[in-house]
Amino acid sequence: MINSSYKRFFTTLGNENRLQIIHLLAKKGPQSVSQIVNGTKLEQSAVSHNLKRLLLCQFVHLKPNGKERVYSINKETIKPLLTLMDKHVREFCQKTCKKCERGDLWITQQQ
Amino acid sequence: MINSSYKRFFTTLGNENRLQIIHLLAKKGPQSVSQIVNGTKLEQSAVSHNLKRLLLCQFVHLKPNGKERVYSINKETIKPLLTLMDKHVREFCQKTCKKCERGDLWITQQQ
DNA sequence: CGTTTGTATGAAGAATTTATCATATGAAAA
DNA sequence: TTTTCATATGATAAATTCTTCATACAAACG
Repeated sequence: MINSSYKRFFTTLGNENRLQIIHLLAKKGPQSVSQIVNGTKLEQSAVSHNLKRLLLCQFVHLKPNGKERVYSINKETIKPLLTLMDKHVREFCQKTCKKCERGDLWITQQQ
Repeated sequence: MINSSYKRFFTTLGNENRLQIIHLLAKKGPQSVSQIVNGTKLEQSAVSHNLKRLLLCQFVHLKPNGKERVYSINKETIKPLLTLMDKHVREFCQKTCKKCERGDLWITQQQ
């Protein structure tokens, strides 16, 4: 069933740490693992594990640079995806989500 | 953190039973709970629980009709979302996903 | 070489999520 | 107003996912 691919994609996105990583990469551009560790305050191994899942789904790209490994988001997919979610929150979830009333949505503002 | 809303949205979508329900609603239009039970072969209580989560995220709409409760997908969000995912699979996941080579993607074909 | 630095991986317990059962509610029908 | 049909809900066991620790690997440097 094709559903299982979608399941993998959505559960990969449905995790705060991975969203935090995506957020960081969206905001700061390509980052090495240790930069992500600094930027997110997550453990190094947690970062690596989560990056691996993001990479498997191709939500991030990887470019080794010496002993560093530099990750960047797959803008083509991730940007419209989060824009769509922002739109959804704005249109449908205004009663339940206080944050969106303040207008501090997630990615729409940036760049 | 706004991330927690996104977490809720994506984990809600990251479940095969809920994707199956969405798929059914997308294909057949509005359906009552028992129609969904028939269409998906899931237990009635499982269907109700999952519909509740979908409703909380406003991925489906609800319209009571007598003692029936008729659910329909929120096309404005769900359709572009799945179209985006289809596109992502097509562009980035061709090596790992055999299904997409056969072209039987999820929602793009329909209606 | 051996060491250091940066990153990945496997395993296992902890935490979260899901499925299921039993039961509750609510609307219509008898 | 009892019964029936359609659906929702709470509790809990089962399954899945996450976090963390220890360790491994790989590149650069001394």
